[in-house]
Amino acid sequence: MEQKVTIKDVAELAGVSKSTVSRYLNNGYISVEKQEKVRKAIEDTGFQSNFFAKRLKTRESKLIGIVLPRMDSVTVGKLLAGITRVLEPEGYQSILLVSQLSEEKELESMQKLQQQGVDAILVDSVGITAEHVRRAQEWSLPILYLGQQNPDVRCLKIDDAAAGHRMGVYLKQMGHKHAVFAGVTESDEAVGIERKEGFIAGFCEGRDDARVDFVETGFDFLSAYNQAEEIRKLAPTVVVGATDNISLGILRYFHERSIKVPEEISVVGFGGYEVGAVVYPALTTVSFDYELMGMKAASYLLHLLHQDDNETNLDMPLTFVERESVRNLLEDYVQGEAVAMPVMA
Amino acid sequence: MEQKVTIKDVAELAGVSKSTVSRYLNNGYISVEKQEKVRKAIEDTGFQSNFFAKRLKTRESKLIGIVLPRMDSVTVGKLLAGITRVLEPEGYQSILLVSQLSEEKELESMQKLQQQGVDAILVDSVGITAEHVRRAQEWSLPILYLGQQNPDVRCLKIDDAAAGHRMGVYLKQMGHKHAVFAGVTESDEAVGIERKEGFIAGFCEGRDDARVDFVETGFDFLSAYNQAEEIRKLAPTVVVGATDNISLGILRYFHERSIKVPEEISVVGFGGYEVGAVVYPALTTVSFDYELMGMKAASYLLHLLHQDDNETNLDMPLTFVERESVRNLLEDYVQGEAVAMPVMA
DNA sequence: CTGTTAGCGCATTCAG
DNA sequence: CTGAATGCGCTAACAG
Repeated sequence: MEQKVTIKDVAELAGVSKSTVSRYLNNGYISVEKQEKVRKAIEDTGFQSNFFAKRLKTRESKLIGIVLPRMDSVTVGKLLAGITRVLEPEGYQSILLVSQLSEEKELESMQKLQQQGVDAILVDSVGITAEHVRRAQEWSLPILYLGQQNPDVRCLKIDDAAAGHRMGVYLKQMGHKHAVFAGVTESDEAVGIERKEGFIAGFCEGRDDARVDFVETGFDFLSAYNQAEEIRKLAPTVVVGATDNISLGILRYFHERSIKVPEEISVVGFGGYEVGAVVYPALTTVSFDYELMGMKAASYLLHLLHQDDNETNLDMPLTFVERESVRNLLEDYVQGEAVAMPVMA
Repeated sequence: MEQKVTIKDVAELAGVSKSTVSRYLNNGYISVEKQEKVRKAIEDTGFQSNFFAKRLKTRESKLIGIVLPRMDSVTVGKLLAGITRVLEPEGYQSILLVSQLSEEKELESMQKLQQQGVDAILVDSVGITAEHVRRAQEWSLPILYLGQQNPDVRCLKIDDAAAGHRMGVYLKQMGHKHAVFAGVTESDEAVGIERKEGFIAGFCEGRDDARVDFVETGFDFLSAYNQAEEIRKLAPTVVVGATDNISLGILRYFHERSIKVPEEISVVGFGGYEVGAVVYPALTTVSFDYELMGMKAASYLLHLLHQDDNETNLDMPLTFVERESVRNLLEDYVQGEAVAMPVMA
């Protein structure tokens, strides 16, 4: 509705041709005098170039499409923060679509974005299907997947197996022999399978007396809380939540039953959310840097856009965060109840 | 790069004119036979209409610009979820920009979006300045502000004063007389001033023996945690965190010092984050439904877009969530230490 | 109901 | 260095 002043108006006011104005706008050659005239005309008219007309010509939108599984999670927030942080300075903006954890909606969203003329697509995928692969090839625009792994498409992912392994080894070193892995559906390859398998490998390797039971929960506190009873019945020395949220729900359950953590049972998680540090006992966890992941993803996309597909460093570092929720079974003493160690820093 | 097949190609293949194809695409009149021909031609060519060309004509982008103060917060996630939930079914998509809590960047972002041709702008503002007002008037596109209040622009906001008041009254009823309000900078009008003033009003009204001290913190756990020492020195019977995060940080501090909540001191917050239910004691709080807020904001915007500026119901309901972190000073008994009441539901 | 004719606003040849 | 001319792909009158 607004957009009345066009390049033509500016040209007339400045007493030059439209092309001259266009050149002024696009770093073309233009004499100093006219340069000034045009500058002033633009200022006077309050001219703003029409986005669509420009894009129609240049075939470049400076728009990156992002498909997210859900919005209401800290993880996703961090990720977006990272992405934005590198995209924005480059003049790119993001269009956001939410797949609601559905593969179908995910594909649909990608379709929409592609149709919309975005320059590239970033998908925090819930699962890479054959169709995903097909599209990635068919469409000529760069597509980058996060969260899941697949050899046939470009992807960037936390090493869930390594994270699980690391935790497994740690708990083994702390003398634990019987763990319950409170995990999510196996349809989530990364979290549901790799993380778990990695854990089992780390926890069991090199010994025969280790045991890992599995209990399935959802991704949220509540569903974990509701499964806690079943977990407790298995009487492990440690509960491994596939995500920090799961562990938090379990911690709450134990608290309500006055079961002391870590004295009676240990609990660990994955994710490294800040809240893990404020609950008590503070949660020992493997921390992922989602913001960094977002930044790397965005950088990679930028590279692809500039044609240089040389692999940048795509390693996603993991940090082991040892806090208060694990008991060392190999030491004689039992940690004091209300641990007074500040862990907020 | 891709986009080779245009409406023209389809027209040729179907043996009709471009306009006919265009009509087919836009619900114009077209005979059944040609309809079928065109349908097939589109399918064969895999035609997709060019977004930019279309927008250039129609002057409608179906894009809503959203400016957010930050991304890494649960609040914002919920809000976005709500917005998306109503925008998406209507065929609108969102472009996201982050202001990083800076007024300047906020204005800048709005400018970019407007230039980009979005149909409307939604701003979760950090503070509405004169410049904001000016632009809202100058640009003809609908702009809706969230989070802050201003008589001269359209806005949608939680009633922070009411929320604060509600909490104040509750604590008064529980027999508390000395509170410390752990709040944020007053440059945040809504949270820094209204919420606090509302609280003070509710807490003090109708009596002379009430006292409220103020301690300033940031928005995050850690800065609250770091101020906790100072708060404790004031020796109140209850600490009122301006947000749940603040309260969580304080709760952690008390835990580390083995100060029993709520037996020795009570703690409350605002926001109603889920984590408030998993910590112990579970946090008593005034809950805001950010997702609902997002939905209302989006609906309102849609109304504006369709010209009917009749006020829809813009009340943002508050919910008082009474959990475990407040001691009733008027009753004789002291609540048991490890409360076994399930509060997760 | 359908084809023809015009632009939307801009970038980009191509001659000057 | 600059202006005139051309068309990106699509929609919207306009006459059939």
